[in-house]
Amino acid sequence: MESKSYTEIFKKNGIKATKQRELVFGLLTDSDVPLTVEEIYVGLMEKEKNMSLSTIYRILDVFVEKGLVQKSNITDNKAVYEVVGMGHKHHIICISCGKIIALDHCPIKEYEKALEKETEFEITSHKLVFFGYCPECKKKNEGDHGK
Amino acid sequence: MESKSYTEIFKKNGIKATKQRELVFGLLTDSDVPLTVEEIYVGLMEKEKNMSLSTIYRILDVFVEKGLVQKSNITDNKAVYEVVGMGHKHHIICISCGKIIALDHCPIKEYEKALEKETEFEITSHKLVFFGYCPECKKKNEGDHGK
DNA sequence: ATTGCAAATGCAAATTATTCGCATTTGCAA
DNA sequence: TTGCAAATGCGAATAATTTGCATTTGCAAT
Repeated sequence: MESKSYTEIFKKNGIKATKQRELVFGLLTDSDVPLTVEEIYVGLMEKEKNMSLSTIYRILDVFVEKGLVQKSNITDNKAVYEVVGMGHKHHIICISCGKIIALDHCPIKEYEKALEKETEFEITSHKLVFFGYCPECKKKNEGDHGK
Repeated sequence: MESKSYTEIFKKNGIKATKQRELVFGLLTDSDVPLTVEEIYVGLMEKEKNMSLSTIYRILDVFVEKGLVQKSNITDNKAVYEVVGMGHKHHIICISCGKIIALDHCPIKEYEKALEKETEFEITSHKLVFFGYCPECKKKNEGDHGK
């Protein structure tokens, strides 16, 4: 694993296949959790690259625009990014340790239809995030989170 | 309308009843859409007040902590705030004009239960946002948003 | 292969939302 | 009425993201 090329994907989407884009897309593809820009930045530094932060932002913007990557503003401050394999993702985030897990199942496709009728909006997408305590933090908290 | 007091609410929640809090809470209560900090700021300026932005941020933090107000980071940049009447709210936002509408119905209470079993998280809350074109913008776009 | 140019990158400075430090004011309990 | 903790105002500080511009680079056409 590691060294495959995404050149065709880029070509297909009408964008140039640059080294930086290969690296960013590769990192996102290999990750099993959504990544922040900062995580991508340090992740690629370790792989001995000196890539500009703004370049990462711009690359991600392009990926999102092309529908290759999903951007989610889950927490108040930083956005996280992940590849759109097949279909969008929802998330569950631990409010104690910050861990973010992606969920594949989407329980509201049907509701979306009903909502379109009700509101007369043309709905193009949605985001759903759950907050709570992950199994590990749940144990730690045991017996003290009443109020 | 306009000039009722929320002093009891504040007392009940163990926070002082200040003029600034009355104003912010009043504005949120009277609004039928979620407001940004900036909107609150200018909204209260017009009512001839010189309130500090940081005061508004702090007041809202307290309201959120006390469960009086719901904060939602819907768009990439600014957060919006709204009073928690009875139960939380979801949103639908127009990606053309930026209009945000609050939805009362929550279609995922049941799913949340299932998800708790599946993930072993203890889920405490969730956020759901829909994106699309509002009726007005839908008309304007008529016939041109295919690709 | 070589070349030319638009697209992409790097860097630093700018922007924007939000937070923080600290001196001053103010609600409210005694 | 008084005292003091809580709240406010102001400006400065942060932190994430964006932008301007000069330089580099992918790639299509030669």
